Amino acid sequence: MTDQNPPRTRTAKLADFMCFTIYSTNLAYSRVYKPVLEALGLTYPQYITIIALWEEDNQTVKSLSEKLFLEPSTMTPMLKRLEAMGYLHRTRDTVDERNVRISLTDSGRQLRERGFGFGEITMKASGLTPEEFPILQKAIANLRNNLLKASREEPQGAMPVKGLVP
Amino acid sequence: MTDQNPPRTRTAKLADFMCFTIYSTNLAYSRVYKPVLEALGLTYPQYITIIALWEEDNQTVKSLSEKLFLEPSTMTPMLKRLEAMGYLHRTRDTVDERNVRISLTDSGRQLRERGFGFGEITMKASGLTPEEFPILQKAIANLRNNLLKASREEPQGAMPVKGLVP
DNA sequence: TGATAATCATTCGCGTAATAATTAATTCTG
DNA sequence: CAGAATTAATTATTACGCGAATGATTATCA
Repeated sequence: MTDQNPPRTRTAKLADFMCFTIYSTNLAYSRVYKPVLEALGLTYPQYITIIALWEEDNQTVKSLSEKLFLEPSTMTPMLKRLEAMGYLHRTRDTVDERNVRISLTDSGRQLRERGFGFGEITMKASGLTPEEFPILQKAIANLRNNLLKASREEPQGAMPVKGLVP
Repeated sequence: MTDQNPPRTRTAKLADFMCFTIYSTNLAYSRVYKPVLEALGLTYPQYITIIALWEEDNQTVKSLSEKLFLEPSTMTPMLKRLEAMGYLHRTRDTVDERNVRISLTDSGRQLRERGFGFGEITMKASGLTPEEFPILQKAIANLRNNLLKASREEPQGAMPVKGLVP
């Protein structure tokens, strides 16, 4: 048929993909946080789990998984490790025994005084001013919420026109 | 323990952490991309590896790992899987036999016509206008580069004053 | 030249992170 | 009130992602 043969070497470049920008920024954060987390003996998901429990203690696995955007099957092994470290308790809810309630131990609460506040480091490492920091954060959070909404609305998504190059 | 209901818990909230905003946005992207990647039979890191090879074929493992911000120890198993799928070749460099060169097969190049251009989906799912999209992307890339520089400059970083809350 | 240093890729161990399947408890419905 | 449907957590499996250690090759210099 029509000999297309598009000579446009318009290959989408890696740097143009927003997903890759987010992905690589996430990797960058994990490297910045690593030395501090290592000193605490925590991994990053463990760290945010503790923070979520400071905000609200005695949550269910389900509730935690929704706030952290993680699957319950991802949470369970992690929570067991945190329990083994002595930072939290896992107990069945007496009212509804399907639920497992997660509550911090004294040791878990004390983590707060042991160098958890490294907002200073992050701020400095980001190279952003205190003014632009929250603006950027809001914009990214907005992007995230749009993506989540889209992923829920079109689980199978209308198939894209093939051959399209962004 | 006394009843909860803390009126003035000045705990740093999860939503205030930029690292968590990035982390959760990354998870959101993986959910948006999942149906398409699933149809291609690729994972996300495999996907960006293919894209990087379109941009420049016949790269070394080292070169790829630097562009993708991944360690060689992460690349090797992934590249082996892509080779097993028939999308690329791994061959020792004849000049410098320390290097392994990665080159796409015809099958790997053909992936480009099989729905790889879903910039349309991403754009729509992001809920951003074509004007603000590149602005936000540049800002995040800038943040990433600052973080990477910081992580290289202070591998052990001066210990923060303990007790500081961001 | 011959020992030593540096570079590159690989392997291994640990901890996520996802889906699918399983088990247990609760709620809905006829 | 019994069986079905629903919900919550766990288990199993696959694939990252990193640091440390290993092995092979190349570069450097005494």
